[in-house]
Amino acid sequence: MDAPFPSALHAAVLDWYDDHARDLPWRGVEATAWSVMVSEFMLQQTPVARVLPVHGTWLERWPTPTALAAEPTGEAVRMWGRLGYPRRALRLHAAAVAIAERHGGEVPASYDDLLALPGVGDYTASAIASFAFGERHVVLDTNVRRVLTRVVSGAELPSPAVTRVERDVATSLLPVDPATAATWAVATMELGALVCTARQPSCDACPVAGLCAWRRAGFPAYDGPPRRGQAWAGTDRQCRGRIMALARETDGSVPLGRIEGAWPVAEQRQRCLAGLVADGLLVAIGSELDEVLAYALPS
DNA sequence: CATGCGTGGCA
DNA sequence: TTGCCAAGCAT
Repeated sequence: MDAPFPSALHAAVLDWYDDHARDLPWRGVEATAWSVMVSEFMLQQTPVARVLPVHGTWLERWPTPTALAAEPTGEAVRMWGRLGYPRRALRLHAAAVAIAERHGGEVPASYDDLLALPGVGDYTASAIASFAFGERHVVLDTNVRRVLTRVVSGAELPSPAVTRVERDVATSLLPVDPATAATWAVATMELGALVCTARQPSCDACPVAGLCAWRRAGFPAYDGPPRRGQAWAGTDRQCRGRIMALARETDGSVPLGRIEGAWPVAEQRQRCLAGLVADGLLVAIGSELDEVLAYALPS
């Protein structure tokens, strides 16, 4: 039967998006699939405001996957700058190589081909197929999850991991027409990013406030399992970040002494350096006696 | 399935 | 100030 809830929800969200969508460089008719793909990698856990400038310089330098694939991985890591999680730069480079080798230099359109690329999981594959190619896919990112949890389920925040029920709900709400489904996906994401935010949602400006189960229930507070925080001070993550910052800002290799100055705790420093080398983010520069003297971005 | 993985802005 | 959070992925 033609339940009023979904269609009213669709109309409200799509109309809202029509009026309020941000004009982002990876949206719109002039954006290439590669531009969309680069944006999706950069936006994994990194806010739009910080992605914008790097995305621009990245595409200027590497307008195609083939252009990136021809460069050393270290150049990608350096250009990644301070977006964080630099392994994403490595994976984007590896994905570009795979696209050059397996797909004739063209970003593949199918979910399965995309999913097979390094650094591409369910979300990113769905997003690229949907936004760059207008295909019909459930796009379940943190924004969409939050919006649907509130509007449909009546809870403040989604569970730590995607549940079967959650995916079923998202699937049932996906418009049948591919183009509409793609717009629905980006529109629900945008609503979560701009209005239905995690901490202080702007329910007054929300186009679906009248349909929202969470609002109707009186905004009950989150009561699920404790959400995982991220320790920082003194962690390997901070240590690795500091070493990588040195490597990025240094032309050539970083002498061991400078790394020791940047992180005095010897055991942890060694562990992190070994990890960075194992990840492919750094290479060790040795003497003829096989003694490590410096570290550098891979060239 | 839980964990590790950067970085910075904001309340 | 100190958490919390931001278009996840790989293992």
